[in-house]
Amino acid sequence: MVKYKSIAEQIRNRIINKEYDASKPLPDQEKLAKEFGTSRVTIIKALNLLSIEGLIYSKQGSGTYIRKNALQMSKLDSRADEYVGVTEQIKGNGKISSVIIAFNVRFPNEDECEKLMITKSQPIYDIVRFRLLNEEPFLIEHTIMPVHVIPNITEEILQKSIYQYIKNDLGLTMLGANRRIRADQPDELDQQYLKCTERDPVLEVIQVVYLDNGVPFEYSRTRHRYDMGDILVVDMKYKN
Amino acid sequence: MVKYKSIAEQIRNRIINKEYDASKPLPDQEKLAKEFGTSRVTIIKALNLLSIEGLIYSKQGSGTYIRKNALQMSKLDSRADEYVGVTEQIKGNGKISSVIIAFNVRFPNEDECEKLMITKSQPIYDIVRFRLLNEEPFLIEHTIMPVHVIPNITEEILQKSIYQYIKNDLGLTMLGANRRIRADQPDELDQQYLKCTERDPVLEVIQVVYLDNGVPFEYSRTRHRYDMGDILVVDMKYKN
DNA sequence: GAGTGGTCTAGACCACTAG
DNA sequence: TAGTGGTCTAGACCACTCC
Repeated sequence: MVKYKSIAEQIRNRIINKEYDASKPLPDQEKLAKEFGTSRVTIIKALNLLSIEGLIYSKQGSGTYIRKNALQMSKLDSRADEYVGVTEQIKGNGKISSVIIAFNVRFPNEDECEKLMITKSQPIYDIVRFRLLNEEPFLIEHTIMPVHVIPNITEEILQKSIYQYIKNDLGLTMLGANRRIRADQPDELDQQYLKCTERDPVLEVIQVVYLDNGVPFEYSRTRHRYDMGDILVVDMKYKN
Repeated sequence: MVKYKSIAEQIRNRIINKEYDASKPLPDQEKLAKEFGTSRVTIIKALNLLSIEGLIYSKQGSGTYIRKNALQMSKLDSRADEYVGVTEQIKGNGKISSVIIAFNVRFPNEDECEKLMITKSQPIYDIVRFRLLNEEPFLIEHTIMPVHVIPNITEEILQKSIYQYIKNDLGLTMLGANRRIRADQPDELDQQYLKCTERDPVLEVIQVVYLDNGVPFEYSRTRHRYDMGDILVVDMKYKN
């Protein structure tokens, strides 16, 4: 663990445990540097992390302050696996299970080539999964992934989590994603699996997900029941 | 303009103008530091900015590379005013006009106090606007804002942009927002103004927007016609 | 092993806030 | 004017990649 991350973690814990008076600024950077036996630059990097998380904010010439709803915000992280930051209660209780509707390999069309930055001759997986949350219909997910980027996908992996396979078995890490969110009328597949009527909207998320080396590995379209959780987006600027 | 931002800008321009060979890494940090007559740390800060923008990525021990779809990505910014990153074509052509449906001042309820971090005795604006894009029904926006944070709002301001007033006239800057996105069935107001039928879903965004001093100033609920643009979310990790 | 990015230091000066 | 965060330097060592 690098130093600045470890320091950030310690300060984060102090804030969460209310060891700092939230009505006053944190100790200044100089003092923190002395306390942690490090240089000011390292403290700045640590504070930066917390500032990105939305836990604190700095005001030049004044000090570094704890954001009032720091605790609320610190929960709002969204990983791609559960990118739908399904509301907290769901996150806590929920068990997700998957039914594989389709699992094929084929060549990509032009749009897919462009989105995944591959050529027409590079095969892709074409996966459709129906997912349930606590046995209730939750979403339908259409996913394509280049075979050469994410090799050896099996049905067993699809039953669980593709992301865990990518992370734990392939040792790859994700950089992030580009998402496009919209509402739509339900199509036949939606009505069949999500058990919704013609009047029940679906929430659609189309995303391209990238590895940390900049290679896109997933292009997917996910359709949610409108009453099963919403999407949380935290969008904070950062300082450098 | 600080040095590292200026350097980032220059490198960004070179990338966009294809002055660097995208198939090879950028010059290493040492070389860039020498070229720009600065230290390596400053170059790192500049590259960091570009990395956050998604234009480049670094691989330890290897080099700094241009992301292949760099140009695409660099367009995907989302300001809060137009937080609905209405798809590009709309962004380009669109003219937004507003009709004020309601504009009142009242005391907040408990939920509103909590979201805006104010007390029950601090009055708020309560605004409902119907907004059109190129004369077509686009969205309905319910907004509340604390009067003491954003004083002197007038109907004239509401006709244009609240955000421009906040930025230009009040001299305040936004830090960001917390958004919650979902699909919903249309209610009566939606059907009346957005001209949608019972089967046309709406896309709802509930957001709390913050100033850069950490004070929330807006709590709003916006309901969109489902066929008028979607929401773009770029969610990239950054280093440090 | 050579080259490159990641982290860290100690110290300096500047920009801004607030009393 | 004193105190605080923001930027910057020059140099060091480490971690990792790739040959």
